Amino acid sequence: MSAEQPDMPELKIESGSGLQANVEPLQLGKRLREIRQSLGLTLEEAGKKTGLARSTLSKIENEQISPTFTAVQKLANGLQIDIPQLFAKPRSTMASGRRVLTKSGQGTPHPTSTYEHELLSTDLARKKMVPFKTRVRARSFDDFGDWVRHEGEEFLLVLEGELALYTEFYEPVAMVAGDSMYYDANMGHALVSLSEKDALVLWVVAR
Amino acid sequence: MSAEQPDMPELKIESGSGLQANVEPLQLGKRLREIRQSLGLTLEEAGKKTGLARSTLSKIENEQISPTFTAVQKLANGLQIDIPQLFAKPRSTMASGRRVLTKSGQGTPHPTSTYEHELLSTDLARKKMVPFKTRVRARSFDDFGDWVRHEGEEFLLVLEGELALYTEFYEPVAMVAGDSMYYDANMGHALVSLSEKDALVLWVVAR
DNA sequence: CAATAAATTAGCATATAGGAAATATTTCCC
DNA sequence: GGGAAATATTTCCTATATGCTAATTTATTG
Repeated sequence: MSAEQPDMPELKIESGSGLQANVEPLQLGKRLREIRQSLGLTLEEAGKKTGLARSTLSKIENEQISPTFTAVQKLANGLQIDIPQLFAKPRSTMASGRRVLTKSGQGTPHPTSTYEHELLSTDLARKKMVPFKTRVRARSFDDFGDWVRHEGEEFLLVLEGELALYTEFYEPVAMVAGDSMYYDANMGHALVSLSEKDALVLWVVAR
Repeated sequence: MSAEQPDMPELKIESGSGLQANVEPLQLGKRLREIRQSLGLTLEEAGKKTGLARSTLSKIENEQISPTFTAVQKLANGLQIDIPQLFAKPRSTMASGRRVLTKSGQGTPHPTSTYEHELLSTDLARKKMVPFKTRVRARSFDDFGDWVRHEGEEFLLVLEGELALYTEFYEPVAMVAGDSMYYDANMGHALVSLSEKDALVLWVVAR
């Protein structure tokens, strides 16, 4: 590869990028009730298993109180539920049979100064991957701010244009349409469009 | 949408996969501090972003109090963290600094009668995702055999051509370049090229 | 409808979380 | 090392979650 490393801005551990799942206004209460009932438990029984009072459970389910974190843990333990499951949207308890189609350009936009993200498949709860398309602005180099760094692994495919992928510990790499990269997202990374035009890439992030 | 559904094998409802994680003795406090610091935020700043008092944050981080669920939500919102991440184990030991570049057309070929797979990023061990590009032969309809079905989730992006994605429990969907689909791979699925030409798609599978 | 079970609510006591300000600790510069 | 500023922790007070017991309401069921 031939990309020459330009003058990089100094590193700074920075905000983990904007690809965070939006914290929906999830209703823990509903969710809990759903789960409890699906287990065929009465409040009484659930109370025994979790060590929480019937009344407390009731109030939690009816969103009259905001349970303590320890209470949530007791719930998770007692009812054998995976915590992330509590945060998934109410919808189907079924894991099978889920699918979400996103037509071209119909994703959820999420613009930043340098990038223009389009989140794909946003409304699917507890996915293992978060896919999105990103337009990297031409000359975004100037804006090159900080490394992006977050949990998980990332797969990147260049759809259009030419760009350079900078990654901590490595030399930057020039990439053109069709090239792809797989890397650990804990490693600082950033993209810069090399050409006059914007570049288009697909990202998939997995926790 | 015009694809007619061919003679499909009989359905089978699959178990929702036992994706239960045991509730570890997670230390929310440590976890939180880790995150906050990795964002380069002081308690003060974090306080502003989350709407919680410095002192409260301090106590939470030091495990002196068990935050209210609403507090946890504020945290998640303010610091842009995905709630399940709070419950994730400390952090995958290392793996930092791994990356693999695959130039266009340089992946590992893997042809079958209907598809022509090109595996990307093959030599990276224990990845969370498996990405590959696939050429779907035109008129592959004839070969339509059985559902493909496996563990995990799948993300699909159409790069070229037109095709139909058949999935169990749903009507088939016509897709063109730029369209994407996210679905549970336990659900039977199959692709058929609708046009004269081959279609090109990108898949990413996550266990 | 009656009888029973389950869920919600009420009232009160207690434990504890949350906010504001004081105090302690660390960091940094001279 | 000695401030001074920044950051973190602790204190104190108020707000609220939790547990009990019991009463009331709302399903279930025969």
